Amino acid sequence: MSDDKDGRLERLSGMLKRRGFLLPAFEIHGGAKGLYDFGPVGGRMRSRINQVWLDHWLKLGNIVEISSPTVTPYAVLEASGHVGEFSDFMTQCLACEEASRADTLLESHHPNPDALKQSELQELLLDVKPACPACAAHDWSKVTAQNLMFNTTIGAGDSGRPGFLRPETAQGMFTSFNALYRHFRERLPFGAVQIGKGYRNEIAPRQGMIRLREFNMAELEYFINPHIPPQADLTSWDHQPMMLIPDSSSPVSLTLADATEQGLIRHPTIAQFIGITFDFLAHIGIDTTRVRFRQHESDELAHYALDCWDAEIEGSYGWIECVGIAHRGCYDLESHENATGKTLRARREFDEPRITTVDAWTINGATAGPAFKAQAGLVKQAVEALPKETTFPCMVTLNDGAMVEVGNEHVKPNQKTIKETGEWYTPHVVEPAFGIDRIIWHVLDHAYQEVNKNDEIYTRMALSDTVAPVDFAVFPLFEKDGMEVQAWDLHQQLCQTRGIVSMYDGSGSIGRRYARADEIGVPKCITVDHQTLEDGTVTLRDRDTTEQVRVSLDSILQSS
RNA sequence: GCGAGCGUAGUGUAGUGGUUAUCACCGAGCGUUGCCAACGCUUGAACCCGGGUUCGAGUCCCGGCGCUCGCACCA
Repeated sequence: MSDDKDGRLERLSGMLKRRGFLLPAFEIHGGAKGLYDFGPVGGRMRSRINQVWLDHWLKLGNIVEISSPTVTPYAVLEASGHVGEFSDFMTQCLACEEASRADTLLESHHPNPDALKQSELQELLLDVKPACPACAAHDWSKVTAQNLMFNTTIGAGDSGRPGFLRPETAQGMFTSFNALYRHFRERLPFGAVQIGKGYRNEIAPRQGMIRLREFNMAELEYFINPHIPPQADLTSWDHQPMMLIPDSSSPVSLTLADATEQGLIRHPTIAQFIGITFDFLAHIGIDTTRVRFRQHESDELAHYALDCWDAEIEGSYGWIECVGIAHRGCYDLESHENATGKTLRARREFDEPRITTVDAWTINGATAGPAFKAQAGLVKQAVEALPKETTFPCMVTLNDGAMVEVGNEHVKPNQKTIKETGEWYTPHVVEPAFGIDRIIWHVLDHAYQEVNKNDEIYTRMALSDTVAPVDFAVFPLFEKDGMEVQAWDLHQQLCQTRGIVSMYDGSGSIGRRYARADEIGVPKCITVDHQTLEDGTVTLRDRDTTEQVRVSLDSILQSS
């Protein structure tokens, strides 16, 4: 897939390492596959992209930011389905140390061992004691979950309990649902975002930043009421057709409103989030002509998803999935509710109260209780199901099949009016999940420009101002005659301005310093020269045009 | 995980089993220079790790780690 005939990708990777954007982690110890450092330049860029991402979603007005632990108890990820979907259960032969998959060993003893939980596999394994395929012994170690999630133990020794490093941030939002619900005064829709690390013990990390074992992710869980007809304002994208690849049909260029109207996008909130994702990518400098949205085929959908669209970005590795926007239905909240017995629901009020009137029979506890003893509950159920015309005494069939005679003294008329003003329901969730590292890669890839200058390759990172790691580079024309003092002073003042990063560089020729700044994408270079000492003006150079204007020091400090 | 190729300063590289490991860019210092990778001098920096063969290993052999590619895997 990677196409690097002219060596551009190699030169880009080399530059990113040399200039401190991205470096293989722990390199002095031999390195570690799938783990990267953001260096002195890349670290700043990453935090800027995170901030822009946050701002984009907070604009919706009903979004909060939370942060939950990466260390996650076993039970949480079992409830979410990740233990089943993400792990293989391993056991080790105590005689020869050969590791085997527990479910494979038990294949002839269970119709579908793959679907068993860890405890069930453990039990069955102890029960069956299958022979080791390697040495035919029958002693097996405890069953452990292994594979795509990083195992860990929470706590020490015997009191430790199993856990994982999270494979996604989403579960933290689901387990916090009740706190979020109260925070938003019990009104949907609302959402929670989280930016943080996720972990997957990939079998074979590849392609640099594309498949990592520890990665930065940014996710929104947006909770909506499925009983309200979905709507979203898509008009801001009416003049911006998107490249869409719907499930099992060919690519089309359509506005989000049209695609939703035609039913290609199955939910308007998904369409809205596709739009916001597009805007975000554009804002951080992704070339939007190289962005497309692809709908998952039905057999490709994750175990929880009803509909899913990926944002794919084209770069040096081809088209890469960088964002997934999934309609998860009520899957997650229900799963955690089932696992814990805690209620994870929202209340909706009916337009009109629903009034049910009952006019029939019920039991008279004072007499039926002593008469039917343990059966009294079943008798009550049966009697309440009888029509009003019933006359007593009569024979009544209970739910357990028994027949009892119920007398007049055991019953009394049951007349009541039940008024229900609303009901509890499980909200649905729409989740945009961003792979920040993959996005950063493509920002760098799209910004990297090689231009011919005096028959040499001149490198410039045309980074958007919003994500550039350094805002200003300040140079004294020469480090003498007081120019170095003025320049250093300006640099200091810029650094003390909120949100501004400045870099001082006084070594080498002025041209060399411009080149160094261009290579890491500094948008503006400021040069202090002799004239500065006389009239307080400096030259301000634009990275992309290389044009210079002479402006006063004060105007720079005021505008920044 | 399997197979193939590769691993030398920050980057890119040269290197018949035998010097003080080559070259360029790069970084730092000094000087020169009135604004786009300029010049001069000085200087910094490397054989992935561990075993083995050998009088002697960057070079040959084995193992590990890492990188690239293919196959497998990939909510």
